[in-house]
Amino acid sequence: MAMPDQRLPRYQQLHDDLVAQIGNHVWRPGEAIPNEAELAKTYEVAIGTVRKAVDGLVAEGLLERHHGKGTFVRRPRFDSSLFRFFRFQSPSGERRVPESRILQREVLEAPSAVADALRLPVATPVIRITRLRLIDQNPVLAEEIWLPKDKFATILGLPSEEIGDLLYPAYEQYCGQVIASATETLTVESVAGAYARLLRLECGLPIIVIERLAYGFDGQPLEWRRSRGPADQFRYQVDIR
Amino acid sequence: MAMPDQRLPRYQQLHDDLVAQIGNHVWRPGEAIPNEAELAKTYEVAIGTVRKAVDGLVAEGLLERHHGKGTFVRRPRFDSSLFRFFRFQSPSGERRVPESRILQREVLEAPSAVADALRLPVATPVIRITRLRLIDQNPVLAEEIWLPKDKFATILGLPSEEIGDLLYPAYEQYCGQVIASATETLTVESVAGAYARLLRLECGLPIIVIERLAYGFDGQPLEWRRSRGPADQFRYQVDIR
DNA sequence: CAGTGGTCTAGACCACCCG
DNA sequence: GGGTGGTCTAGACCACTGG
Repeated sequence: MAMPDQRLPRYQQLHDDLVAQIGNHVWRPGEAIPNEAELAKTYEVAIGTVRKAVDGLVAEGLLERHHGKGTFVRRPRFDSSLFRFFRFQSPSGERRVPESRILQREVLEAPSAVADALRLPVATPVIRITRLRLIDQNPVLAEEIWLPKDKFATILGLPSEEIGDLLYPAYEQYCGQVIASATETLTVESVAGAYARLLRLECGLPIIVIERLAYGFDGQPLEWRRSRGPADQFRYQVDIR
Repeated sequence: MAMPDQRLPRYQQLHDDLVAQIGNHVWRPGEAIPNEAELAKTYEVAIGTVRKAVDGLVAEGLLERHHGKGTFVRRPRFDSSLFRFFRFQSPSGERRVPESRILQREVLEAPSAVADALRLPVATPVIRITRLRLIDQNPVLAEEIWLPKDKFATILGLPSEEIGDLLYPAYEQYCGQVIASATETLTVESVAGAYARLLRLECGLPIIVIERLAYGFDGQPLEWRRSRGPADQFRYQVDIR
């Protein structure tokens, strides 16, 4: 473990050290970390200081406390609780995870817009994934996804069946990268060309465009994606604060 | 002040009591609350317990701590920091608060959809405000806003100039109601009829529809609004987590 | 300088979970 | 019952703010 900055408060040093250990999979998601008394002893701090550090990690969603049982590394869930973005309205109206069809995976030199977003030098190798998402065989979203190659190289060789319908669990499982937060920007455009064909829409019909920049726990951008879907069946819900 | 539930932790009782006092404007936004030692003495708890209660209020955005100065009731700001929703792109691209033109204020019996959203009995008196928002004289948003009459009656008689371009500060100043959180749902429709005229659009052009349900600190719904604007100049940004 | 919040301690006791 | 986290205390010392 790296030498922490002695000028920082001890609870902050402990916090950072625990983040690092969670990131290095010292404890796997779902496992318990040592109990508070033990942490206090090994780090030579009072138990109140341990609690303050753990409080922060719980607030950030890295840990879960369970009274009487222990403190556990949290397994992020992007489909239901965290990312409840889209409500693809099936005929009956319930929310569904769309099927995912990967069309292409390739390695490119980062175009300047992508390099800017991911905070990489221009022409750094990046992975570009194109993907079609469907509900009941009907295309609802066409996506292009950009990832830094050095962190996500293992996703390149993976069979599509291994990846499944959700990318973020795959990032976690196969690349050790956890998405913790994101920023989305929505605009409306008219569809044309390749996207009209993919989404089976007439040229000129309105589509919604969603750009997402997703970050890891350390605040580093990990993924940039742009998704397009027919505007007429679009529904997007957000909670503010 | 009401008798708090003795079964709750003392920091929680203190927390709730401070919420009530802030809600009753015992201290006005921007003012300092008593210092920690004083609170500890008057509530007969240890200073660490006071800190835990205040920690919660800071996390909820009700208070702000300033090291060496004191702890202050926070003045919510909906234009810049909290509600950074719309980026009306002026030619130069900067974000602007659109001008607000109130078209109508009337009292109605709540239609069932509105009563449901605001959790009121059907046919409860509600206020309906219609409003046009413009940038450089161009309409960017047509809004209808529904409020429970019992809480917002004072807004009815207010001159438009007193209300200004933002409603939430007016709710706070004239009705004593503070908006703390909201849920927004976005969809896309084709414009027709009255909205086409208001927004000066041809019938059939796509518009964005934003439904917002806004809540007070106690979680009670206070306002329901539906806003419509031309889709082509629409841009919406959200931070997730 | 005095007053404020920020950190940290060492320990007590309570409430929950599970064998 | 033994182990866990949750609450609470009483106080020390530090760091920032402002007159």
